[in-house]
Amino acid sequence: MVLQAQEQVKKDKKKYLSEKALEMIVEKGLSNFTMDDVAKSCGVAKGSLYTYFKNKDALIISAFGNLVERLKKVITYEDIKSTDTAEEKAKYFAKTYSQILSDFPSDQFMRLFEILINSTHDQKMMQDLTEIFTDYYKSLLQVWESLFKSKSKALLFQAMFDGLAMYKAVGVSLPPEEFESTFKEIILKIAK
Amino acid sequence: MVLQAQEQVKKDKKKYLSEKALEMIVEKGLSNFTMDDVAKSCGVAKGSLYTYFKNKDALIISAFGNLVERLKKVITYEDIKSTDTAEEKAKYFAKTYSQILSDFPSDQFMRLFEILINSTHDQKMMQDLTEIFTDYYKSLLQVWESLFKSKSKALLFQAMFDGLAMYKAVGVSLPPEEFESTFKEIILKIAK
Amino acid sequence: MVLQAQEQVKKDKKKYLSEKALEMIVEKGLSNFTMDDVAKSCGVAKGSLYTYFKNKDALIISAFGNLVERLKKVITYEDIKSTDTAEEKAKYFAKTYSQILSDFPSDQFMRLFEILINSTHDQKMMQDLTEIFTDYYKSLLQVWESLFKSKSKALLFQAMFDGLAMYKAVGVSLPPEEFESTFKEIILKIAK
Amino acid sequence: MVLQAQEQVKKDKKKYLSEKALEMIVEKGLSNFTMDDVAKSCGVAKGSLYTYFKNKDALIISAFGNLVERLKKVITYEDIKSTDTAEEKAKYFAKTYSQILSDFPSDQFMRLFEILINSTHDQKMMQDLTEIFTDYYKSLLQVWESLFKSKSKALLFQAMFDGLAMYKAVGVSLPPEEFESTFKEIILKIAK
DNA sequence: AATGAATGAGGCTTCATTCAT
DNA sequence: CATGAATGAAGCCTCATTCAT
Repeated sequence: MVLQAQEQVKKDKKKYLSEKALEMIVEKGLSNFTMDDVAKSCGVAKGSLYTYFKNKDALIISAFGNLVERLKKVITYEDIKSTDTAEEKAKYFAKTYSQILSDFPSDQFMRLFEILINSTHDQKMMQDLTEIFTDYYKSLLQVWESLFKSKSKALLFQAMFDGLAMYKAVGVSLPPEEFESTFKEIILKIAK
Repeated sequence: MVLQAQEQVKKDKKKYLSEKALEMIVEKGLSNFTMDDVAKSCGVAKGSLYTYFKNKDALIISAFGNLVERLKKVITYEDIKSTDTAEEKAKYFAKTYSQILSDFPSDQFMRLFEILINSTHDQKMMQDLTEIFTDYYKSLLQVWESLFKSKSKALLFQAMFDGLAMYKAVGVSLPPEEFESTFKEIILKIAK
Repeated sequence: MVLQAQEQVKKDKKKYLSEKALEMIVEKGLSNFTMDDVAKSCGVAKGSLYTYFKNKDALIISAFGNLVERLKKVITYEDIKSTDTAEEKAKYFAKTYSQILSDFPSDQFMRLFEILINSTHDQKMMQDLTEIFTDYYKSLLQVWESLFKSKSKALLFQAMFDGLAMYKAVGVSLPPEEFESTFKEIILKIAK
Repeated sequence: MVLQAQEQVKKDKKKYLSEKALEMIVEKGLSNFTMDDVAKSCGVAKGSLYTYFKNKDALIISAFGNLVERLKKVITYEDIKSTDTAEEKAKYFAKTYSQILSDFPSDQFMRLFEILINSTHDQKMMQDLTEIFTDYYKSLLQVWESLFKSKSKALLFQAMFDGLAMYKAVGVSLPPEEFESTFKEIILKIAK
């Protein structure tokens, strides 16, 4: 019992450190943040980070794991399953994605892409990340698929959203209402 | 005459070095390639790089400048202007983009995004890059716009393509024919 | 208690490193000594120096701060204040300065000038150094002033000594007794 | 004849390069100026400098040789030899040195000391410089000696002046008139 | 003689990781 | 477990000097 409680404490601290690490990554960029940065922002000694994470990569993975976890919660399609007409579905999609685009910190999206891109040349890293992202994308695509009855279209539309998220991260974006109405119009035309 | 010839030689060498640098960036990643790498792959001394580029950033900028230049040549929409029906336009778009997706090294696309993302926290760099990319995207979007008569749609479709390019870079892609037909279908439906 | 002890240890080590740095500066010259030199002579890794000093300049400043501190201790005029006649004062001055000239490593004096000269074109450095030297010279000049009742004369005599110190550093010097008697004679004639 | 003319041309150019080099040294400091700086300011290629000077040190030596040459011309004691009374001599000394202190660029004085100090740890350099300076100081000291009938006093007074010149270089100086009158007063008292 | 591109040794600094306390 | 000083590999950049043209 005591052990379990202690384990929980350790888990919580690990999460706390991961979140602070993500903050630093978002602020300074994936290849510019240092273990020192994280330690300082956490109020712990640098060495302590190594008690919780094998190395810097493990910390990064953990940080992005948390981010994806949070994204999963933000994008819940449970509602859509009950809706009926394509019109309603399209409306829901447009609204939800528009909201994400507006509300979710675009730098965090950006860092998602950054880590994906960066890990291209590191097999071990790529593997760990794939595990994290696979679930996430599988569920996302399933929902699109339920609307379009086509895997290709599902992929294309999710790509459209991700592309836009990236644009926003580098400073190019549409006004939310314009995005919402245009996105809905396009979805609806294709879904029919 | 002689002077002009020598200047040309210098220009050519600069381009050669930029291209080799891009190779290294693509291979190792933007923040993992070193000046040593580039020097070695070019068969010159490290110091020589500094004869041609003020510093590492300047080399990077130059490398990406060349890449975008190459991309501009690949994506020429001169043909499309003469085409007439939406059907033909859509076909042309789908075919061209599909070809790009198949032929153009996807890691290079990826590194385009990488540098954009990475420069987010470096004002000077961001400025230089913006100059490079602005032209490129302006012309791209104009063509889409000529088809859709809508800036928003133009942006969304280019985002779709870029998103897909990124997916491909991290290992997720559609078969070319499937992409081509689906992309064409979607374009056509929206263009009408 | 423990914390204080540790802080003291760190302070001591910083001082130790500064002193070794000064040794290297004196031996090799201000612009020829390297961080490597210092690290090696201290028996620590090069990186460790950066735990104690922000950069090379900070180390240099610290080294000279220590030197001036030591000089301050060597040149204490407390005795002179109690002496009475000009004759006695002159005698004391001549004796003390002669001793300094004989005993104090002349290369160290020289390096004092070297750093002053060298920092002429570095505002930040000049500022830091001014802080260090101001106190030192103020107190020196005050004592001369108490003898001559003239700021100009005080400055001229201190300049005479510094000039001589520099001469010695480049290998030109008078026999101590000759300096002492001549210096005393001159001081006395002017003080009257 | 032609050869002699050519030799003269070469000599002139060497002098020109030396002077430009001195300018750069004064501006940037002995250890911060580069061969590139000199070449650019001379309007020649870097490699050309090596046609005239074996290496950087030789250029420096030459630059300071010229400086001392110029100083020799500025400080001519020919007049003093004819003056008679100590009063007149003192007046002349004070006036001349005051003028030098006011007119002669203090940065150039400073660099004289800089090079002397800097060469302390380079035997070859020290030797070359000694040759240059020996003559200069010998003549200076002779004049002082003619006034004081004492080598020690001669040295002390020249040291006083050099010390002051250095002070001025680092920003500490007396108003010219004050220096002149005080210096004269002191000289006179000692000369009697 | 003049050029200036090329060289490469060498300097400063950063930072992930370790380890004694 | 926590700490943070110590490490040392590795990176960027400078610049005196050389040499083919």
